[in-house]
Amino acid sequence: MKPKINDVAKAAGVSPTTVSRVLNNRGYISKETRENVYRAMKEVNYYPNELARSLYNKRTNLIGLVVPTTSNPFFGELTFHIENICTSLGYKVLLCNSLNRIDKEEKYSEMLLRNQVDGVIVGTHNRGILHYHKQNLPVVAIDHYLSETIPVVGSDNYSGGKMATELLIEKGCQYIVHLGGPRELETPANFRRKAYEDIMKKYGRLPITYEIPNTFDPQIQQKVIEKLFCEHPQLDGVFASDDLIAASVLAEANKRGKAIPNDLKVIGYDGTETGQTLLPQLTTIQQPIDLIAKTAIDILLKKVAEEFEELPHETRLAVKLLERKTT
Amino acid sequence: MKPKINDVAKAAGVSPTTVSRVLNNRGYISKETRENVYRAMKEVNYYPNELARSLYNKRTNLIGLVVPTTSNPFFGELTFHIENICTSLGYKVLLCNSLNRIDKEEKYSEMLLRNQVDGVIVGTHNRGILHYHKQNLPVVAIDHYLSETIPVVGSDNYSGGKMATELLIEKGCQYIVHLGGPRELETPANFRRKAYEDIMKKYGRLPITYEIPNTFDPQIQQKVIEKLFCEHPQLDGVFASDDLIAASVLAEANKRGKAIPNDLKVIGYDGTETGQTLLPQLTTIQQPIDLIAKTAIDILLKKVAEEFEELPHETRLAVKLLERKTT
DNA sequence: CTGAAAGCGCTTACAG
DNA sequence: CTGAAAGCGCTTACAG
Repeated sequence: MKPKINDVAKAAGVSPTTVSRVLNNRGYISKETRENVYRAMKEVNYYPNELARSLYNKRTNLIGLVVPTTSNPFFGELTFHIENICTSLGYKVLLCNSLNRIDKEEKYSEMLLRNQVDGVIVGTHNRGILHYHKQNLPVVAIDHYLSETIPVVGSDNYSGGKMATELLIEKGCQYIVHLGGPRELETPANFRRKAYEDIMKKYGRLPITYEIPNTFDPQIQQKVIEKLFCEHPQLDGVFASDDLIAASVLAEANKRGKAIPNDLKVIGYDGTETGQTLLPQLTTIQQPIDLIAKTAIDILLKKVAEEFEELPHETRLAVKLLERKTT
Repeated sequence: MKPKINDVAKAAGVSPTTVSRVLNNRGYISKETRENVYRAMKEVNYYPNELARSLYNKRTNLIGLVVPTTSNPFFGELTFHIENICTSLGYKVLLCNSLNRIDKEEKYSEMLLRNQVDGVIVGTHNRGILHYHKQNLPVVAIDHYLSETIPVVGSDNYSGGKMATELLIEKGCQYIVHLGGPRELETPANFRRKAYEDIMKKYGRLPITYEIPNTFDPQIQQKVIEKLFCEHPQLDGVFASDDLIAASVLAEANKRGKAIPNDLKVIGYDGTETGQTLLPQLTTIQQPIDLIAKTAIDILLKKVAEEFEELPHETRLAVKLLERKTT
């Protein structure tokens, strides 16, 4: 059997109460007793049972993290940063990959509730959100509007969309199309499209947006891209809403013998480490992934601590244009 | 306050025992009572506290997952598959990104123990392994030899290394170098190098291996690659031990005006979805990431269930050559 | 078919 | 400075 606090107490010749106090640095303990208890813990190889502690304390130090999938480099990196920062602050991360599927999102939110997480960071649309509200669990969203009371953290999507579109125009593109996420989802990422449309209009151009379903299915993305090239052979500029889509556009252009950047200029969004290593030629808008993670956690932990200083409902973090060879 | 089992009991006019039995489908319960209890759970918005259940049952259905970082596409995809399969089997995943750092690995293993995980899947060298042994916690390793008793799952590294090297030779490369992980780490991935060296010798060539530290630091990788090109200007074939490194080799070749594949042929390892989307030109050896995840979980859960049927100490899953344009 | 009681492994208020 | 007792929210063996 695993040693319990009682075993430590016996080995140290004290009561469980005393062991607990040593463990939690609470109340006065003579130095001698303290050292004796530590020795006993080593001796019996004791690891405190966090389940029991959490049950009593009503605090697990567990954070639920819901992303579409860590397979996507943006979310893989975001997950890394979130977990890393959480750990440095004494929190643990329960990971959920929802693939943006409603059924999975609902099951995850119930699971997180049952497991008594102290808070949740949500990077999906999460329609299971009702569960959270009912239990008023602290929640912070990344790039999604979930409700009036849930803070949103993300990159400055409007600026990013503006920079991308302006760059293509400056570079002389005459026929620029945007490949974006589904319009009906309420996410600040739609500001990338809004900026694109605003800038296009400002320059007297006709904005054309193709929607890519948020299923992370390369097949489906491929279909949309082929359609785009078929329907707009005059195409000479593409602003893609993420780097993977931009890469697929490059591949399609290559297949059709369009030279990059002469015949066609392409700019992406995200600027992940992985993207920069695997496709360093791609011009893109870089999101500050580490800062997004840090900001989301900061806000979440303030809610957990019930510090009701006015929390910003939306935080838009500065993006950076990485100008490379595809524009 | 959150509703507890007692609140449900009151709302249903039964005892907590009965509610618990409904919850766990245990013993005989009249249909009427059962429905009444369900109604009461809905009514008071009840979510069972898994902490309390786990404390009693001595089973958390929690799996610890330790990877270097989900930022790396191989581990990002592996993490996705592991979490996904775990969820489908009723398990939850506590995520740990160790960055291959000893200090972090040790803290994580203690944390996982304290949190009473049912088992651990380790994709790092994990020198905190002692902790696990002491508590004899079920562990499965991915591509790492941790101890005699810990099953290892991975791709067939030797075959992969052999296929890669043979391809470069077939394609006429005269001067082939291998970029591999650090030799001192005991990982089956070293069979990639072993295969490279064996095949080179078989063809009367001199094997040359450069070691890349496993720190996931692009700067350091860059340095090694520059050194490689400086010291071996005759270089016309590279077998890189992962796709990110292969991409950096391509970038360096490009910088030096070496044409791909004419002047230099490059093959990578991993063949992730992300890699195929961002760098579809790259020839590589594809690991069956989903199968690795599935196999590791299968074995782990058998250990958790204490089914001591002979478990294979090492499982080598078939790889696939994806021949593209860089060779 | 259902309930009262004990216990999972901790922590803390209270008493000494 | 230290201990005995009650309680965190469940589950199950036992009794009825």
